[in-house]
Amino acid sequence: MEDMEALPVRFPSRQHNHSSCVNKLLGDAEEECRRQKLRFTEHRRKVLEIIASSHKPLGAYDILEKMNFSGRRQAPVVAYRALDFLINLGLVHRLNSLNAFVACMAVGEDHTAQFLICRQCKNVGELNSNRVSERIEKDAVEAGFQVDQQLVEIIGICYECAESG
Amino acid sequence: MEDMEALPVRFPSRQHNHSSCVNKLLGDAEEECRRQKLRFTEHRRKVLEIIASSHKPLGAYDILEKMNFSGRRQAPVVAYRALDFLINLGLVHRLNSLNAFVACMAVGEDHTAQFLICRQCKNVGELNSNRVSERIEKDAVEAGFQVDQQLVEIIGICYECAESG
DNA sequence: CTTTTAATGTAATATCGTAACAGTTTAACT
DNA sequence: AGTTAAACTGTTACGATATTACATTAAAAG
Repeated sequence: MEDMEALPVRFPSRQHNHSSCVNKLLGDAEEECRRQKLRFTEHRRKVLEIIASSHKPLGAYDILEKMNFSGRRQAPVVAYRALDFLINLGLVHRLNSLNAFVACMAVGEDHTAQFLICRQCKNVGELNSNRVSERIEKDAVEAGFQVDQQLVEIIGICYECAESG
Repeated sequence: MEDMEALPVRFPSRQHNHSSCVNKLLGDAEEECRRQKLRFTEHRRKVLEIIASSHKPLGAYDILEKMNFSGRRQAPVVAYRALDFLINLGLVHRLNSLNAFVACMAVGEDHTAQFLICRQCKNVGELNSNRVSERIEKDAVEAGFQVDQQLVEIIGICYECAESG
């Protein structure tokens, strides 16, 4: 018998307004940093803002380019340091198949991120299916493997692109 | 009720003898190339042999170093061209989280490769669970996403490393 | 107010991957 | 066999991604 609970999928629709979710994410970040006594510095805020403002994955050097707020060109390591911080906090995810980064769409919710990557519009969604993560966990354990981390990236065509041909 | 069919997991044990599986893979490659009327050239054979001789993933430049059979240092593109060919044939897989390559352990069998990557011994196994791939497919489709390709990499500790502390 | 920890600035370099194009080999077809 | 088309190779150059190392500054803890 099939488990029919709704899947917690997050795929950005085309007319989706970013600014509100950017603000939410910045708020979440501030709160989380306060809670964990971590510093939410200018670089970190800026990088999170840049990533959150795009539902398309951004490369580290794309981010770097958008960081020229003082006219100065930053060194790559500046972006990578901020990214590491945000990833550890669970606010940003890395897409290994693209060498790129996206904002988390389910901050605070306990989830193993599974990514839906549309190869046409390049938007990325999160399919956070417990059924998938539990299936992976169980089968890995059954094979004698102790799982620390699951990396799941699904390449294909999103609903809106399929509709519009 | 749980489906209890045996999982087709392939994890190389420590005392596993490579040479026989290297030979098998080279044979499979030859046969497959004959069948598809493709050329199994020296570079391609050499790269496959190098990858198959290691159950630890190898980077493109590691492979390149081992290709110096004529004393000449090959250009990177030589390795990448052979790798592309072997990947298209399904004889080699790419691990996106490591920028590295491993030999396929289930040549010819229809499978969506899921990788078990031991972060201690660095060995890589294939967990080719249809239950996992079908679960991913179903849940993605339910979320309105049309799947072309699944990339699943599972990081953790293998059975042998867990045993030996 | 000083000690210690965390973050930043900066330069250099390592690692990974591709583009472009000329030359050569192989397969296919008269 | 000789010709043509396709595939493969050699070579150079370059682009893209990521890290190391170390000196300096800012913030938090005592």
